[in-house]
Amino acid sequence: MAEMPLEQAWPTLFTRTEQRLLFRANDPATSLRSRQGLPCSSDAAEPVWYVADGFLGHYQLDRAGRRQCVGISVPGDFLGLSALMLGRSDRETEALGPALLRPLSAARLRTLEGAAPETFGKLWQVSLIDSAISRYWIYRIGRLGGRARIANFLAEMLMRLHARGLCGLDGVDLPLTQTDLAEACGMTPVHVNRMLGELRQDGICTLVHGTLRIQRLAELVRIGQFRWDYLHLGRDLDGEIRDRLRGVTAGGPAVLRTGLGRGIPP
Amino acid sequence: MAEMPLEQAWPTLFTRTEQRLLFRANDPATSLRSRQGLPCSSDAAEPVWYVADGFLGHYQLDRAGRRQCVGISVPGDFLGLSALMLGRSDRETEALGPALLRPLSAARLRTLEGAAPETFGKLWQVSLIDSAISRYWIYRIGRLGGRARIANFLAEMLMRLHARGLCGLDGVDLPLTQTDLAEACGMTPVHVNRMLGELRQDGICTLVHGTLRIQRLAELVRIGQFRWDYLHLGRDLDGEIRDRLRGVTAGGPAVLRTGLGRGIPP
DNA sequence: CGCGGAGTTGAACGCATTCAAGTCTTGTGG
DNA sequence: CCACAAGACTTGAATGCGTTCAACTCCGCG
Repeated sequence: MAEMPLEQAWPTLFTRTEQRLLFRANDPATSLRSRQGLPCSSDAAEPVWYVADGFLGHYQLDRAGRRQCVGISVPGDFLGLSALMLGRSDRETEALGPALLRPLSAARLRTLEGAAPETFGKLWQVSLIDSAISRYWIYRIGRLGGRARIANFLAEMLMRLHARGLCGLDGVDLPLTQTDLAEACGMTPVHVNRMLGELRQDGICTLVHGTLRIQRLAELVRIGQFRWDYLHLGRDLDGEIRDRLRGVTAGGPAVLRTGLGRGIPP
Repeated sequence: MAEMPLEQAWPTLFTRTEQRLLFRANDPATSLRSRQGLPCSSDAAEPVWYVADGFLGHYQLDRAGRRQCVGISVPGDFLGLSALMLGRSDRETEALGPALLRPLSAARLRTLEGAAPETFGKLWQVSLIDSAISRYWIYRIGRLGGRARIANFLAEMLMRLHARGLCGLDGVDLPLTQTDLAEACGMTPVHVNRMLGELRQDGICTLVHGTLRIQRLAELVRIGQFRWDYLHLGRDLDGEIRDRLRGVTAGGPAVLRTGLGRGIPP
């Protein structure tokens, strides 16, 4: 199982010194099997987890047992920062496939607050990017129709993984089932299937056997009305993507409208 | 225009000393007219804003000019923390009615990082609660049908404002138009109108002239499948609400299901 | 061999959107 | 004071997108 080093995940954010501050060499990594939840820590303080490999989904359940995925962690992400600072973990988490997590002791992190405040602040930055992603999910689910929603979601996954050096812009290993997509996009698995079929027939992208292959990235971004600025990728990656998509940047809207109009994006 | 003091908004979080750390006495408050956006600061660093009074909406636009509200700030909230830490403001903001904002100088806050790290950490906590609210919005929009979505949203507003001491649990001044509700819930204004009509006819609540009046709070919470734990209200408020709703706490689901089933909540 | 999960497709239903035409209130200017 | 415009709210009818139900294939695995 390949492991994502901190300096690859956050090339411009954390220093090597900080890596040593955050991780304790002898803390054992935790392996999760597919569909396994986070291990409950026996002691009071749950650790923060660094996703060394694999994907994890964060869920919120309704009374009928349907669940909504409210976030997906990819290699290089941190999770549990909310539990660290607020003292209560507020979401169900489950591995979407085999995953490898490295614990960051909560007690140790707390000492950083006074001892290395700038490192502490960087973790805040990380959680703020998560927050920006959450708000973008609201936009995706609230405003976009089925096809655009899937396209937008796939574009986000592609770029987040690209930013971690896990793929180029032509495709990526994306070990999510269509049901996972459905739970993340607020749709039924059946409809996800149909939308993926349309994207495939339009020659835009294919998602088979956990492999996403992009044929026409510009089209994917266009019909998904995708903007990647919320991901805070940094100048280099922003430039690379913009070069790849010259002229496709979804320009600002002309005039505000009131309707929902999910059926527009031809 | 009434003003929300910091110690009323966050009774257990910030101390009086910290209030003096955060605010500078001679920083002038900024008044916003209804539908006015945030003032662009002339100098490089945008301040963080404390909402002393009024409501503000945060928006994300699509290419067609429709917009999705991705968050609402109420009196006592902070906004712009993301811009402070990430160096870029990532969302459009607009006052939903007359509003009063107090600036917190970015430069001044930055000095707190090293000088008063625990205060800095409390601002992180504040932003993490915002983040939890964002994730809950994903759930609301992704899983709930029209009536439940409106009920759930109104319940959130009621409890957030109740937590700030702005109302009891029987109603509240909620100066939002039906179009505001629509943009926040990912629905059309027309459908919001119909759902509000249903809630009114069922004797659950009414929203007229910017005044929300709750007749049957338990029903509102039940059909909205609302859980308030994500708001991190604290023990006292949690207890008060639980007393008010004895037995209605939406118990955990029995078994997971795959469909979307937005039409269930009888 | 049979089972279960993932993916696929068809058909019917229904919730939410869209379009349209109203009412009511508010603010503005003649 | 009234006329008028603009915005918020309301209601009806038609359309359609997405759900639901169902059946089936494919594949990995015990």
